[in-house]
Amino acid sequence: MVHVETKKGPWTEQEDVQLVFYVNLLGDRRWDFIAKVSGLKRTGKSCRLRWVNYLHPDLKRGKMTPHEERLVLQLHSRWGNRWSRIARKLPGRTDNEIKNYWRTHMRKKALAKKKTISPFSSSSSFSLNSPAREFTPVTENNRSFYDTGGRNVLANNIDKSDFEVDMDEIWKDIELSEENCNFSCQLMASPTWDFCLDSFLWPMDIEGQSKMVLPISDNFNSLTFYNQEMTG
DNA sequence: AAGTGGGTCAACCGCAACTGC
DNA sequence: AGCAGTTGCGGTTGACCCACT
Repeated sequence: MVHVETKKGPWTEQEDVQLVFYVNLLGDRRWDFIAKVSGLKRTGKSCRLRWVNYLHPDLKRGKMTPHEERLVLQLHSRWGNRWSRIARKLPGRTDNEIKNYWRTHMRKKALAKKKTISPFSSSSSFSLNSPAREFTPVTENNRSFYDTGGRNVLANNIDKSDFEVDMDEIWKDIELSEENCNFSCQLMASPTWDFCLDSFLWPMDIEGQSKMVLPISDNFNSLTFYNQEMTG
């Protein structure tokens, strides 16, 4: 067993480019393989985290809208610290983001609110016995951006409790709010949104500051085997 | 100007669950 | 069925920034 020293700490722009390249090439599933093949001295785990929390093109960045805040508050009351589950209900938000947000903003608000009135009074639109309803925001691949595979693939399919909550009103709220904030959301897009596999170019040539050279890993030959394996 | 405290965010860790052999 | 490898999740930490004193 050859021990490869793994790098930790903040990701560099170069590493991000590398990761985006290999994820576009291999898909966002086989993280360990991506970590090895890319030549990044990162663990698969670290690669996945970086992709899910920062590089994924469907990520919405910027401040939470009031509707998202409300949704987090309500879902947290319902599910507790099930951040990934909550994240699946908020298009473009990650569990990490929501978790961080909760710690700072929402916990305060929740406590304040608790003092006045419970968010789940008898008139709440939530119901344990509401009819199941498909709600999960999906990408063009018909799966949440948040779902990069693994055990969650199965969990997403069978976890019917995800849909136990009748959230029509909340969802309408989100749709309304997103209509209103569409423009600003686009402006807040992730730095990798414009990365294009066709050109392998980053839109950063402004001021000539970034001639990104993608280092092709020594392990790149492994891709040959991988592609053969995938294409049969 | 320096110190301090709170907010924000990215990243790591440990554990549990899943998958494939 | 059992095991090893991989992936996902939730908790936690630490760096950075900014406002305030």
